[in-house]
Amino acid sequence: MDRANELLRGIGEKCTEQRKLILKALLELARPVSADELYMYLSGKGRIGRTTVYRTLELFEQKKLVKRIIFKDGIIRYESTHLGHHHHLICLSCGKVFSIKKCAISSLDGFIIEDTDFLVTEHFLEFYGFCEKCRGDRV
Amino acid sequence: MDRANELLRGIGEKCTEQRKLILKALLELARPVSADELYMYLSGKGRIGRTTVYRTLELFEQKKLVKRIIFKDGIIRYESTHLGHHHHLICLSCGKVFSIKKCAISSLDGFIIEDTDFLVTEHFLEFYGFCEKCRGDRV
DNA sequence: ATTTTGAATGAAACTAAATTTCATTTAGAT
DNA sequence: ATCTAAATGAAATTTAGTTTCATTCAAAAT
Repeated sequence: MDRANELLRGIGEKCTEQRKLILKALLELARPVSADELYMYLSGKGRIGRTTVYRTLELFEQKKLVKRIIFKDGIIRYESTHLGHHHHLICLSCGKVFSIKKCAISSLDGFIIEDTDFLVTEHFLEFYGFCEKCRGDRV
Repeated sequence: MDRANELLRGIGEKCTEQRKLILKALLELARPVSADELYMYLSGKGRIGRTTVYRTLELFEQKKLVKRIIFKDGIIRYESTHLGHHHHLICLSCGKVFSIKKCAISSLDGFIIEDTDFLVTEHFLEFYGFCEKCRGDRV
């Protein structure tokens, strides 16, 4: 993977086998994944330890390659920033995570400082409910 | 506290000393608190164990007396539902949590099902940034 | 191409939040 | 006042995440 090499050089960090694996997986998966989930996913694909996964995700977050997200279950997940700003729909039944690109909230960030003197630097919006498949008769 | 007695009877649950203490504390504190934080807070005020705090908050959540919230730090917090639907401003510097009552998002819940067939039952919106005191020169 | 060196890695130990177990206590019905 | 199922709490356990430290490796220097 040369793309990974490029990206890592770009942020002034060493290009190791493990970092390439993690970067590739995050782009492949294209959804929020926990360190442990990623570790399981990668265990077959190469030599990699749990610690490295945790540490690398932390590094990637600092370097803005990934975004840290926490849903109601309290587990820390990471998602590639290449997917752009978006919000999530999390199915309470099957757990599947959907993305919505349109964000009507960004304009709020600006209003808030006028109203409250609180300077918003980022916001998180998650919707919980039931996806098409799990909806059943629910209205 | 008779109010607590009433509330607990209302949900068909036993009115124990511990449950009353927790209920009272949640109303007093009027902000999202973790089980451990609550445990510390209550330790002086009466005989109560960690386990009971955890279990009672879980019960209260099921009975809709409290709402479970998770911020970026991954710690599970609970907040009295008597405070009504609102969103949070969390200061990245001092950690203080502010509430905003106005919610422009609720109308979105309805749009989403039309767009995506996903039935939204609840949403969470948190803003991170810097409060008036911690803002300094930041724009 | 080989050497060098500081950074990266991973196994294992550790920490902290949350959960489970089980003997004891208690609320509230009888 | 007695009885019983539910609630409690101390301690053990689980789980996600972090720290430690000896070993390995990327890439800079030679």
